[in-house]
Order: sequence, then structure tokens, then C-alpha cells
Amino acid sequence: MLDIKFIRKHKEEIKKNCVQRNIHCDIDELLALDEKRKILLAEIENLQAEKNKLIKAIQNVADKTELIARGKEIKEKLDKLEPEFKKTLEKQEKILREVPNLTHPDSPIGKSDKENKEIERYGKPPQFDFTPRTHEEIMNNLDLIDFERAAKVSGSKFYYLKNESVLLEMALIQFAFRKLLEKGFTPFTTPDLARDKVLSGVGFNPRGKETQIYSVENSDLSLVGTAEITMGGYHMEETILEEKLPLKYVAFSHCFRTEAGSYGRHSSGLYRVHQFSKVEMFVYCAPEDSEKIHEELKNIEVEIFQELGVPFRVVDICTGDLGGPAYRKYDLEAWMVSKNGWGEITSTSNTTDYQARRLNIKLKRSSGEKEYLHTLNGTAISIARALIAILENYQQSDGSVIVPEVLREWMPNKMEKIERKK
RNA sequence: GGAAGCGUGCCUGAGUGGUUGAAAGGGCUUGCUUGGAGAGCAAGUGUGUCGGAAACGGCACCAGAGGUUCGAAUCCUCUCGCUUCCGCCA
Repeated sequence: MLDIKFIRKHKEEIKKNCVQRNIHCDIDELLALDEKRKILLAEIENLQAEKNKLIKAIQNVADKTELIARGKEIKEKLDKLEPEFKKTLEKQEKILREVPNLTHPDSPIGKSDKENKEIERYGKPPQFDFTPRTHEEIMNNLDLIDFERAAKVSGSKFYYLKNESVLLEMALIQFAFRKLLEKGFTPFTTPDLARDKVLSGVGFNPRGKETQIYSVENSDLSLVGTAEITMGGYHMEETILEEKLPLKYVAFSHCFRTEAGSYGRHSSGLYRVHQFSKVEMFVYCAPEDSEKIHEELKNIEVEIFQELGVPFRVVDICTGDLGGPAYRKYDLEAWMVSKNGWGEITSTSNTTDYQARRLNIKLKRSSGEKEYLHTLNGTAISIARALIAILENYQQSDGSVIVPEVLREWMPNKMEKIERKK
């Protein structure tokens, strides 16, 4: 959420930003509601001031009937104005929540992911001297996954991992946590459900039409789509001392996505599923540090996937593809046989104070001044996507798969290769 | 899940309808005192929002949302959270 005062002062800039980010919201309507809100507020406050004076006066008067009558009048007026004020405020906030964050000046301008800009590339897409398999074929062949029975138990796009893929998942988690611990991050596991107000604070719309979020009936809880939600909510309604920043957290959680409306983007296998595990980085920092830390998060992701040894590139996400909260976003995209191209494996965003304002998280300077802090998030490893990248890039002509060297220490007997069971 | 109790400022804690934005103590800040520290003394010490160049002033806030009343931290309802007891359970 942006500061309404900022929007008042930079109306044209905000409108232009909405257009570039391909988000439709009526800024004129927003400002009109804001004006109305302020007028109503002034009226209400004047009445309340009169009321407060009356309350004091009434105590020193013998015959209270006249003043009580006046008090009743004031009350009636307030009873009319207050609901109107509330309604106006709600309308205003509804629009305000839809206004996207400002955009980093270097973010490429563009309408869709086609205009994202590649800024770095590591490794080369593998040259196979055989017909490479998709991860789905590999996993079926090596008995690493069971979609059919998951469909029976939970529905389509759910899966059981099985055999070595389970071990790989745990190895990836261990690998990611050790890496982040070395870099001074504090480890967490988080709840997999969160209150709707946390979801919307972080920037997710839990119960809208096109929501990606599963909600629990008869409760205000939803299954989290990412640990960004629980880690962003972690410090909500708090003020953090400047000297404690930055707070660097790494969290494991399960992630649940309805993938509603994703039919046009059909993909088979593990690429787009209803549930997966993820190790997520989340940072709270002072505003002046967020750009630098965003680069750090990107570089950590690069380091992780370089060590995992899969070919990938880094893209700078263009305005039309940024989503609401992000000021700037980088994705890592690995080479995938199943996509015959690049597929997203991580994403890191600088959301500046957009989430912090909604979640009411401030920092207190040593001077005593308070302001909203900045939040950032980034994927360390998203297991399903990482499995795709590893299996498809490490596959051998005989159908086996080499285990990336950095993962072997977490595998039983330092397993080097996943082979077909006898 | 059942029962009971509780939720006040940075902390402890008073306050059960009216001059309480809120006693008292602690903490913290500043000044005095001291060779220095401590003790002591004095003053100050919330947030949000609106108006204002500022000084300052209005309004709101005693978990949150509603209600009763001329008037609510105080009464009523609901929600959230915490504590204790019982039940259940990985």
C-alpha cells in the first residue's frame, strides 16, 4: 500500500506507473473519496469537540435538561455522519490497496513476461547425445513420483514424492539452510496457515475471485502460498530498533496454490502444482539498505544454483509483470528440457515500504524518529522447481541421474547416482 | 473441545460511569551534584490523524469491533490473545 499523502502530491506519476504496470485503478476516484473523507472527518471532529465541552459543562450545572437535550442532538448528528465516514473510508481503502508499488527506475518497461530482461547467465544448456527425458518421464522411470495415487487421494496436481526424490528434497533443504546460516540468516519453520488479515497485509487477496489461495471454511485462516506471508506477518504491528536491522530470516514452509485460472498455462509434471515445499529468505531492513540487500538476495540465489550446477539465467522483471507489492523483482530461470527453454526457479522482490505500511511495521532511529521499514523476500530453493532443474540437467543416457555433488553429503551413503530399481 | 480468570503507557501496577491521556513506582533523557561512578535533587518522557511555515491547537486511542448513555478504561455483546483446571492427542 502506498501513502495516500504521497499519492495526493504525485498524482500524475502514480497514474503513469499504474499504466506501465498494467494495473487498472481509478486514482481520480481515490482522491475524490479522500477529499470527501477529510471533510466528513472535520465535521465529525468539530461535533466531538463540542460534545467534549458539553460533557465538562454539564457537571457544573444544576438543571441539566437543556444540555442533555443538546447532547442528544449532537449524538444524532454523529450517528448519521459516522457511518458515512466509515463507508467512504472503506471505499477509499479498497482502491488504495489496488494501487501498485512504485517502480525502480531501472526496471524494464514492458507489458508481459516476454519483455523481462536477461541480465546474467550461468552455465550452458546441456547438449545431450540422446533424446533427453522430461522430469516426469525420468521420475516415472525411476519410481520417484506418484501422481496417480495423489490424484485419487487429493486430486490432480498433487503428488507423492517417493524414494530418492524424497531424499533429494531433504538434502536440498539442508543445503539451503546451511548456506543461509553461514550468511547470518536466522532459521525458521513457520505455520502453514495464516489469518486473512496477514495474507492481505503481505499483498495477497485470500478470498477474491481470482485468488491463488486456499481458504479454510468457517474461519479466517488460509493455507499459505509462501512463507513470505508468515515471515512478513512475523513482525506486524511492531516497531524495531534501527540497530537491530537488518533482520535476515530463512524459513521452511509448505506452499499451497489453487492455480485457479492457470489453465491457459498448462504444464505437466511438477512445474505447476497445488503444493510444494520451499526455503524462503525474508529480510526487514532500513529503507536506505533495501536496494543493496536486494542485490545480495539475488546473489545468494545465484550462488546456490551455481553450486547445484544447473544452467540458469537471471531476469529483471518488467513493469507489466511485477505484481502489486514489488518495487523491483529478479527471477532465476533454469534451463528445463520439459519447457524446451527457461523456467522460473526463484524470485526475489524488494517491496520497499509497501508491505510494511499495510502490516504496520516501523523502525525507530537512534534519534527517536520512526518510519516504515523495508521488506524483501527471495526464494532460496523451491523444491519442486529445483527437482525439475536437477533431474532434467543431470540425466544420463541410461536413464539414471547423477546427484549434484553438493547434495551428496546429505544423501545416504553419499549417493552419487539415482538408478532404476531392480 | 469444556470451565474459570485476565488483557491499562517502555515495564510493574492503580483506577468499576463524569475535571483520567490516565495515580504510584521502576526505567529512560536532560540538568544540578561528584576527581569519577553511584546515591540524591529537578525537569522531561506515547502513538496516530487533521489544521499550521512554526509555535501550537483540535480529534482519536486503556487488546480489537460493535452497543447502552448527554458522558465509557470503567456497563453490555461479539472477536482475538494469555493464564489455570478438566478432556483429548502427535
